[in-house]
Amino acid sequence: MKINQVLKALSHPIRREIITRLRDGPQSAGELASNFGVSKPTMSTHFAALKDADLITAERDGVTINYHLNTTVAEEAMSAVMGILGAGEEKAPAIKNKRKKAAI
Amino acid sequence: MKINQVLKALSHPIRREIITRLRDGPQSAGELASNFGVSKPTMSTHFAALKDADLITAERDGVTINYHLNTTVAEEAMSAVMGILGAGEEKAPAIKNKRKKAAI
DNA sequence: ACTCTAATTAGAAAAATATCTAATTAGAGA
DNA sequence: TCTCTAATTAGATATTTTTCTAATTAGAGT
Repeated sequence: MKINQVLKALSHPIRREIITRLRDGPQSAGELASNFGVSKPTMSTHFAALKDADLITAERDGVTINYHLNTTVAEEAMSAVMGILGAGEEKAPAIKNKRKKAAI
Repeated sequence: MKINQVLKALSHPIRREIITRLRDGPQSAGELASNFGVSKPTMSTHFAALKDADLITAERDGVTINYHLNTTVAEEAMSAVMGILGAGEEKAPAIKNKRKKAAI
């Protein structure tokens, strides 16, 4: 899984909403685009970023292109984020002799 | 929780590793910096991004500054990411009459 | 073959990000 | 107070990202 591309993809609110919408099933580029106040070419670059991260796949049906969420990669991404942020893990036992002082 | 700042913070590999390291307990700016091949000022900007996202807190002890992981925000961030990517959720029942075609 | 629609690619501009060196701040200790 | 150390802020530059309009591609239908 391309953790770098995946987390870059997740760093933009429009791309996050695209993912959320695709959880309910595939949608065309045009349908997706209609929800956001940006141009279609801008949406295309967001789709490209999500494809680059393998978070979505594209499938052409005649003249329209339908995007699908790649649930496998979505789940891998969740695991990876838990691995980074620490899935309910415990701090190592404290080592003494470190004076604590005021916050900044 | 500042989802935008949090996910921006997670989008850089150095910042991700800072978080991972702080899971084992607080560390000073200098200790953290020694693990990466970038300058100290660059590390300061990464610390600032993490502080802005409330993922870490700073505490001064004399001349050194110790950074702590904010586990509360880290856990909120995990929940948020699961909410976006879909924590084991199911697709809505399929609607028919959508022809499927070749991938692109 | 023409034309219409859906979407992308091309090219450009503005904004944000990442990085560096130099300068500054802040505390500790002689 | 001077000086040393740890770290940040200032200022500059290069790169990347986001966004736009205009042009192109691709398929469907007439």
